[in-house]
Amino acid sequence: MGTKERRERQFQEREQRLLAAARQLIVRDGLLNLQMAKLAEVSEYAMGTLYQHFASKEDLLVALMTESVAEQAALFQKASSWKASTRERMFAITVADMIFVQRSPEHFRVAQYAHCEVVWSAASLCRREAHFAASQPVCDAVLAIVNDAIACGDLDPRGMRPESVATGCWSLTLGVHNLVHADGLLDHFNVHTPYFLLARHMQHLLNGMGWLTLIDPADTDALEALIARVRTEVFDESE
Amino acid sequence: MGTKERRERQFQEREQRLLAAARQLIVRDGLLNLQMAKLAEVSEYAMGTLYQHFASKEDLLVALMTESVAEQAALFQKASSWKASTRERMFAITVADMIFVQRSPEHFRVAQYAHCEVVWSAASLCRREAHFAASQPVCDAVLAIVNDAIACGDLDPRGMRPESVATGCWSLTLGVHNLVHADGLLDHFNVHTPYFLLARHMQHLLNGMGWLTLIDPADTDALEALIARVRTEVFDESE
DNA sequence: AGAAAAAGTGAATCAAGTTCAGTATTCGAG
DNA sequence: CTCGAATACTGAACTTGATTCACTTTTTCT
Repeated sequence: MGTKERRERQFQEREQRLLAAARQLIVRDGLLNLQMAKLAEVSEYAMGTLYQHFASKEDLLVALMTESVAEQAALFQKASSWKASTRERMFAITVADMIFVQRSPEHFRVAQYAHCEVVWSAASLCRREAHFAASQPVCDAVLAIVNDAIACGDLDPRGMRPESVATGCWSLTLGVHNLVHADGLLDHFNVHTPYFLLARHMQHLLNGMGWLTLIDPADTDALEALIARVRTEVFDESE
Repeated sequence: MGTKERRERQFQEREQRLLAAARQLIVRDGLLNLQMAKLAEVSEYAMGTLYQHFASKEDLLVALMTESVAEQAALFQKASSWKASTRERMFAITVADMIFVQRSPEHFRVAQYAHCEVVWSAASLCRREAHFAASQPVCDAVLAIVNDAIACGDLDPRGMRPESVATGCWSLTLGVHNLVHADGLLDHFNVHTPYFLLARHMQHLLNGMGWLTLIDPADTDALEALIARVRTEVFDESE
C-alpha cells in the first residue's frame, strides 16, 4: 500500500509550505527578525513540528536558499539551451541572473547570510549536500555553454579549463550582487544602475577572453536592446 | 589639565586591546564560537566593561572589520602611488588584495558576515559611519589610478564614470573572495588557485576595457613574474 | 582628607533557539 | 468495527549566551 509514500509526500508538501511561510516572514519583517516561534505561529504548527523538518534555524536558511537555487537553475537552463551563438547564450546567463534577482529579491540576502561560516557550518550535512546538488544544474548550464564555445571555436581557452572560464563570469556576477546588497554602499559610491553596469563589465570580460563574436560594450543602446531581446526571446518577459 | 585626554587615550588603547583579543579568539576558535563572556575572560575585563566599548556583539564585529580595512587601505595606497604605468598600478591593487587576504585570513570571513543585513543593521550607527570613513581611502586609492589613466590616455572610459570602471574590478575581486570563502565550493568545482585565476581574469577585464598597455593574460609565466615583481617592488615581500 | 563623580563589576535578567515528556492521531490486524 | 501499537504533534520547560544595572571600587578635585 502507498501509506508510506503518501506520508512522505505530505511531509514534503508541508516543508514547502513552511519554507514559503518563512520566506514571507523574511520579506515582511527582514531576515534579522525571523524567529522560529513566529514561523510556528503563522504556519500554525508547533515548534516541535518545525524541528522535524529543520535541525536548526540555520538549517532552515540553507533549505530556503536551496529552494531558490532550483528556480535559478530553471532560468539558467533556458539561457543555456537558447538557440543562439555561444556568446549570446553566455550573456543570457547574466540576464537570467538579473531576472532572478528581480523575481526573488530576498534570495540574495538569505544566500549571503547562509554562505557565511557561522550559518553554513551550523546547518546539517544533508542540507549542505542538497544545496550542492541543487547548484549542480546551475554550474552545468554555464559549463555547457563554455564547452560549446570551445568546441565550435568561438573561444580559445588558452590553457584555462572550462571551470576556470566560468569562474570569472561567476565571480563578477557574485561581486555585483554583494555590492548591491551591502547597505547604501553603491549609492555612497555613486553607482546607481549596478546590473546594467554588470552587463557592460561582463562584455568587457568576455571580450577580454576573446570570446567571439566580440561586441562593443560602449554602445549602451545596443546593450539595452540586447538585454531587452534576451528578456523577451528567452524568458518571455515584456518590459 | 590633560586628565580627560589621557582617559580618552587609555580608553582607545583598551579598545584596541579588546579588538586584538577578539581577533585572536576568532582565529583560534572560529567566528561561530566567539562569545562575549570568553572575550571578557581572556581580556580580563568584566562584561559591563566590554559594553562600554561595543553596543553589541555585532558592533564589535563591525569595529573589527573597520580596523582591518585600515590595513587594507595602507596596502592600496602603496599600490596606488607606485611609480609605474596606470595599468601596472591597477594590477598592483589586485596583488595588494591577495597579500591582504594572506596577512589577515580572518578578515574576509568577518567582513562577509558583518556585511550581512543581520549583523550590519544590528551595529550602532556610529560604527557603520566609521566603517564608511575607513573605506574611503580604499576607494580613493583605486579612483586615483582610474583618473590618472583617463587623464593620460591609457584608458578611454567611453562614457563610464571612474566609479563605474572601479566597480568592475571591485566586483570581480569581491566575487572571488566570496567563492574562496564559501566552504568547499571551489574545490567541488575543481578550481584550485583562485587568486591566480583572479589575476588572469582581472587582465581579461582590463584588456576588455581597452586599458593600455594591453597584456597577454594567457602568458602565465609572465603573469607569475609580474605578480612576483609587484610583491617585491611595491610591498617588499619576498617569496 | 573626603565628598562627588566616574569607572568597573558580575550576578541577574532576558530573548530566542531547542528539546522532550506527554497527548492525539493514524494504522492495520483480528 | 475495535483496539493496541506505532507514529506524529504539541507546547511548556530548558538551555545558551547576549545584555543590563544595582552595587563597589577608583579617581578626581576642592
